[in-house]
Amino acid sequence: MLETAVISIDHSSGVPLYRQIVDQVLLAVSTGRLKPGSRLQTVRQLAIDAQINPNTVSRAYRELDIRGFVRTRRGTGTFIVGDKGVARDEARHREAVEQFCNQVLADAGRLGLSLSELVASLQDRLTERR
Amino acid sequence: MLETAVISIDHSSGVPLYRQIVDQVLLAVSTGRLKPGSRLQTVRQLAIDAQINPNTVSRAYRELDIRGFVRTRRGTGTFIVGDKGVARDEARHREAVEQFCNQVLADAGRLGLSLSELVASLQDRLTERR
Amino acid sequence: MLETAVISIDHSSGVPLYRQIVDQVLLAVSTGRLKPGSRLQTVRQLAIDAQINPNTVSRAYRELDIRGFVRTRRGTGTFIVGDKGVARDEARHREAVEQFCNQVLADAGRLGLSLSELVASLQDRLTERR
Amino acid sequence: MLETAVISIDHSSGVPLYRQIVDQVLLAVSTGRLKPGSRLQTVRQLAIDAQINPNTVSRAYRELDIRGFVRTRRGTGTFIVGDKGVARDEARHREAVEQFCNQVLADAGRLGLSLSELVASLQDRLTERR
DNA sequence: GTGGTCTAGACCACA
DNA sequence: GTGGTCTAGACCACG
Repeated sequence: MLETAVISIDHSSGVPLYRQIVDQVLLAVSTGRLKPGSRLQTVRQLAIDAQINPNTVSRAYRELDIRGFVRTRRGTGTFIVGDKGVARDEARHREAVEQFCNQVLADAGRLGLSLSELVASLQDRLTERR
Repeated sequence: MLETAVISIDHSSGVPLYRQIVDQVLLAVSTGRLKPGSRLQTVRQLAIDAQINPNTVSRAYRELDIRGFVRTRRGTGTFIVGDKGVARDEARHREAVEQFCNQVLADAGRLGLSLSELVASLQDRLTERR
Repeated sequence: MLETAVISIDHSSGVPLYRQIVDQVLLAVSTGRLKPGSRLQTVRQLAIDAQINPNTVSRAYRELDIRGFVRTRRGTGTFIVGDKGVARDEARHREAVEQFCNQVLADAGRLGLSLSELVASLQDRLTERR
Repeated sequence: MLETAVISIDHSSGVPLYRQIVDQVLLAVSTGRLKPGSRLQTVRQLAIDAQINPNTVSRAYRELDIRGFVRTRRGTGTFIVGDKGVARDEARHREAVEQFCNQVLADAGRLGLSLSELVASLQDRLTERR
């Protein structure tokens, strides 16, 4: 599998920071990358890593807590909850992949790439990054 | 080449609408899809097509104007400017493709896809869309 | 030196409000009245002072941001950027004064004033304002 | 008296073109520069001189006609009307000069000029232009 | 017909 | 508290 940090913030994308955090945690849960019981980065640590204000991280975690995906225990940390989203895992994931692929194809089209050119470029990038 | 409209808006991505327009115009310029002198859609038409408020389109065009990529003539329309980025076309495009590929790989990683799985999914989507 | 507020809006001049703001900020920068790092009035405060809509102020600040003269930080404020125009300060200022004088002479000509009449009138105004 | 063209358009000032024309004609009338019976430039000629669309000139002349300052005779030209504004000439002119001086003092203040510096600069410009 | 300016006001994101 | 985004709609300027 392709390796990436669990949460990485893109400051220039225009997507609200807290939303990037929420989305990426949900994604990591749905793909099994974060399993029930897993501990999230602390608010402060993520704030430092991502160069953002701790309040923003905190708000994202709170939203995840309210929606029931994580549970925050004061003095201990924030943990993935077990019972949520396990059943709909498969469907969700498939849907996420579909949507992602649509987006990729649209963007590639704008860049003037055919599918084979896209694949070639991706392989190049992958080689470079190693 | 993969076919897409020059500008298409995703209302659910979290990326500001005006920013999507700006980015896509810049992309179209860098790939030569919009050439110097090309006329952009009128403010009102794009607003209708994209289901957004004309002010929002206007704001995007204004930013492009300030940044020097287009020139707006009242009563006439908005046009791609000639001298910007023409020389660096090739380099720009390569850079845009690289950045795009990095983004795709990162996102695919978060979705738990290997490169071959990604490619398979993309082909599926392409077939579906036909 | 003659005293004036950094930004003052003339509602009856026909010059777009946001443009008056942009021009006056640029002027204040070029004359060193606003120095790198200086904070502009908040959007809301200037809107109140100038009796205009906050959106209009915001639009002016955004243009200055795009053009690179200020940097806006959400939740913090809008600040003059350091690297722009610092070196060419002297030349810029001289140029601004020249252009301004040309304008004054042209307008005075249309008003049928000779230079000495103009100077006399200016002195009168200055006395009145005290 | 300082010499200037009767009507000169500033494309970069942001002031509506038709308004610049109207204002300058009114000014020329109030200062006696355009006397009753004087013929204005033709629509086409002014359009060419000022690099603007004839429609715009036409609209300005029409406004002046409606307000009673000029009379347009098809096939002949546009002429200053006699009876208007003769009486209020003096008061109007004084008011215009006052407002102009206030504007000049405010702008000079922003440029960091004292009155004597301003006068010196104006004299410099005048010498240059000769 | 084209785009431009401004307002009013709702709601969001970040420090 | 700061600024940002978007909408709705009125009215203007220019070709």
